[in-house]
Amino acid sequence: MGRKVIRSQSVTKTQILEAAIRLFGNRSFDAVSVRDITSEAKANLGAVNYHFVSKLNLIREVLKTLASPINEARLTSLNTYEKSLNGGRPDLETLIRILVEPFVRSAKDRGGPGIYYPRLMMLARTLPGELIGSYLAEQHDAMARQFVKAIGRALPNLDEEEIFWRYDFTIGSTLNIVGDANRSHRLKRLSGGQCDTDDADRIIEELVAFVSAGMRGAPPARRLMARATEPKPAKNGERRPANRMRAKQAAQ
Amino acid sequence: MGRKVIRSQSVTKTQILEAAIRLFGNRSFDAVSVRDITSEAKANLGAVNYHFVSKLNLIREVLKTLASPINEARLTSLNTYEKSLNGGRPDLETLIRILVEPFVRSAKDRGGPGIYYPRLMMLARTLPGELIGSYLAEQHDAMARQFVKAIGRALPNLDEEEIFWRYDFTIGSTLNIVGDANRSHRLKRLSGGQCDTDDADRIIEELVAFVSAGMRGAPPARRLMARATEPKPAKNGERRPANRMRAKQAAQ
DNA sequence: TGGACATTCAAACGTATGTATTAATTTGTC
DNA sequence: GACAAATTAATACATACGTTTGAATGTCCA
Repeated sequence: MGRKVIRSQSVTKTQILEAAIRLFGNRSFDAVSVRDITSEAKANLGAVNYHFVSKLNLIREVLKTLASPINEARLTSLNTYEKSLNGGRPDLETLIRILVEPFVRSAKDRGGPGIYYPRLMMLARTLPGELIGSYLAEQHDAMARQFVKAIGRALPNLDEEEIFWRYDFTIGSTLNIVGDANRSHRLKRLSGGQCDTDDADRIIEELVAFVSAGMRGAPPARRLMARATEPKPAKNGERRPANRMRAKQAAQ
Repeated sequence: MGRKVIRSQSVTKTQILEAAIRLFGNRSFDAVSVRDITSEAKANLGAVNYHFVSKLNLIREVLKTLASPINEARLTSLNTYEKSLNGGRPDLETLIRILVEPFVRSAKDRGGPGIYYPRLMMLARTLPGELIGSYLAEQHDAMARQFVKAIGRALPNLDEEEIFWRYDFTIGSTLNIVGDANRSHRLKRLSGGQCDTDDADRIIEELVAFVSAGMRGAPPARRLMARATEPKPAKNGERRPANRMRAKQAAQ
């Protein structure tokens, strides 16, 4: 045991971190007080400020702790897959699965802290200010861009902008279903129990099928000319695009 | 002036409501105090409790105020479209557009209060407790089920459960893009400015294209047998409930 | 005008919050 | 065991919060 000079993190510190994840995840950042946390962690009030300087900083630490392993899992998985291709064209479904699976799995891993991640991520996205910090944004952006590039290789007929849009839709779908599935179970209720939102495998399969098909869809017909000339649709004049060229699947 | 007996709502009351929408929308529920609101509304502290009983109740009122017109717009638009079909099969793209457009439009309507709706809806979804209240849930559920039914008529090969999943993905994509597009502009930054998230028409077109294609995709190959026999890949022996159908009340 | 009601207002209450302070205690190293 | 550093503990502080109160003011109709 080489923990002579280099001390492993204080027990209290990790207990506080875990308690914070649990409590923040079940309520929200504002709804949980430092006292709640130290009480849950069986630590003294003041331990938070001692180990984490401030509550805000603790929040950042919590987010970092949860986000890192998922993004790393995604990236290593993507890298090994791409290496295995030897320059061949990647399979879209596989890419989507790699993107989606670590997140859904960890969110459904009972006992693990990952179950709190979707909710906390949504909170962090929604809350004001630069709470999430540039660190997380950069880390996520790097991963996102790598996936966009890979998807672009799987769908060479789509330009990059299109893929960025659809990547965002993918994240939205995933975040929404997983964030719901761990808490309010809106979809389960809405569907009268038809959709089993506790089944992680099922969620993944549904996501992969939907997103892959969406990604392969024909891009929208651009009406740049039209929009350039028309001054702006007055009031409610919702103008509908002529429905040209629908879903001629680009069958890669 | 017919406002003899039936008084229009107090000016203060509507000013408070509007100020609350503005402030909540820019920060969050917890981050905005009653004092902030009354100060912004140029009203006396105490006016909130007088007109709205409590802050929580004001929040509920805010959500109701924002949600109702959008859901109504969706429903009336859907109804007139379906009537115009005379029993014919509806067009999927049109349905998706009807579902998505009122939301995106109102969220991009500068000057209107709708620009605060996506953020507040996400907040309400994320925050703990039954903040949103059963009223909103029921209202939304009714609308959602009507769309699911209509989409089912457009895609007769998909069973209802599948459509429920994909409806949820649709809402997730929409919420995510619109919630982002009004604030943090993650996608615009991520894409290096390629995606113009201020262009409401563009957002709608991209959404319609992606979601329609996703909806039309083949449902995932169910591997029920496989999953039933394999015990579970070790690690955490989380047992999954056998997929017994608990169609308590069929959505009707 | 008068009186009844609705609304506004200033002030206060009680509580909960994050953090700072200071002392006590534990821990690691010689 | 002694000394210094790290950690824990108890308490205090200042502030911000939602709500309540009771009086003052405004509004409406007989």
